[in-house]
Amino acid sequence: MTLRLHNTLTRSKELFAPLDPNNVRLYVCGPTVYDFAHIGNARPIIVFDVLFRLLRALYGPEHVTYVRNVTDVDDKINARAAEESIPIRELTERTLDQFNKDVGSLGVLSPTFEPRATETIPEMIDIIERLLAAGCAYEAQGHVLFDVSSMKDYGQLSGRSLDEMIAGARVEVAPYKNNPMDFVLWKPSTGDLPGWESPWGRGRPGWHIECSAMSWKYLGETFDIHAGGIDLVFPHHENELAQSRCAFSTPLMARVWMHNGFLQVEGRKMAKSESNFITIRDLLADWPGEVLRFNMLRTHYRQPMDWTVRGLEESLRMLTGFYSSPEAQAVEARLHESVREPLLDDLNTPEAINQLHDLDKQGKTRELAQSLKALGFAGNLADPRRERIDSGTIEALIAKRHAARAARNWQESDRIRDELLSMGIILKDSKHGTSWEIKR
RNA sequence: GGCCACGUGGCGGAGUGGUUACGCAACGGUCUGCAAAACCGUGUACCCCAGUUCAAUUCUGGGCGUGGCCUCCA
Repeated sequence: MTLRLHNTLTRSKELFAPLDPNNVRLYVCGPTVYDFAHIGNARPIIVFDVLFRLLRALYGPEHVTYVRNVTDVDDKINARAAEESIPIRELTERTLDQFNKDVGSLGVLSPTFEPRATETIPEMIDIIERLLAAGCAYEAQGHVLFDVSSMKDYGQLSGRSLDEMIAGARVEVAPYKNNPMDFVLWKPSTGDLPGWESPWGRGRPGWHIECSAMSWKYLGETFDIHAGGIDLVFPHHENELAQSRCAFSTPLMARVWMHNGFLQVEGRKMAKSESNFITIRDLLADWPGEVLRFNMLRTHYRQPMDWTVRGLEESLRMLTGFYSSPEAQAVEARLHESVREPLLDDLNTPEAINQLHDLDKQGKTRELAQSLKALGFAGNLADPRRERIDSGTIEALIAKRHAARAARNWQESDRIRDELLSMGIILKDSKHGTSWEIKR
């Protein structure tokens, strides 16, 4: 029973050994709350929820601490609030509320802690002061900047040297930077921008310092796993790591860094300017949350993934098949060994799903149901579109067809079935009666 | 331009130096008044080129394609 995880730091699969088996610590970069979360945002949330569940199964639920932060101070938030002419707080509260509802529908457990950046400002200031004292940061024109030249192995996570970064840089360098790769820890806030008093005047934190502060507060100077989307490797995680290591003089921030691959939609990159930008909320209007979750787990988390309607249809069929057994509503969650084993190999969820098929084929319906539950599938495949449809007229037509069939009037019976089909309703006859579903 | 991933049958997708993955779809059959559902049965794929090897989808090199980061975007 050994867990192996792919570590971005070493670019290889490693045996996982927690620093403290009585407190296994996991940190995942959470949402910046300014807009509805899109389906790409859901990937790390779902994938690392599976990791959270697996760790709980291995070490005991009370021995795992999972922190997923909320970034509620950010220039995009400021811009959006100004656009909508509403207070920043109102925007962040509203968006966070939406996010939690969406994610809950995806079968995701609540993290142990969900800290907000705005509630962790004192810790950020503390870290910045340590960095200044250690000679790893400097003040310039009201800003505090991290000095990358003070760290001999800066770039270890993204695997590039400072020279490479500077050579590849395409952005104009801010005039107050000593080195083009130096990044902001603290910046001044003027006028109505959100700001906090600090030794460097009224200001607000840079992006990266937030996660260093929140992980430190809840997980300590060094912890087990830090995870997020692959796009965060550079600069976000690289800089977080630099801040935390230099502030606390530790060789590591997190022992294992995990990154999920990118998601495309219908073969193209998702973009607001394209028609393929989909939010979790949009999808939940048409599909059961469990189908979205299942669909996400059919691709290995490090693999690039293409999110398609066709894939969702397949996922729905598979889940429907799994739930067709009478024991579908298992009492307790319990990962069958055959399902757990691939998960122990760097969260191989596609293989775990294959093992579910295998349990199904072998008629081990109880083990199947228990494993599904342990993976976060509760057994609710109710079609959300049903709530938006007039079931009264449908039921009436079904009753009419029933009468026609009783009279062996097949012509009328089939006419009614076709009429329903043209309305997008598919009928299923069985000895127990007729049920219906909405065509996909 | 610099750095880094990925490329398997109609679709999704695991895995492996030599043996049928699996699932979904499709097709045939059973069932059904006819359908749908369900059940039974059927499928030999690994981007291209070169190399290593008795043997490569699996290792090495090159190419092509798609994508990520370098622009506070998961």
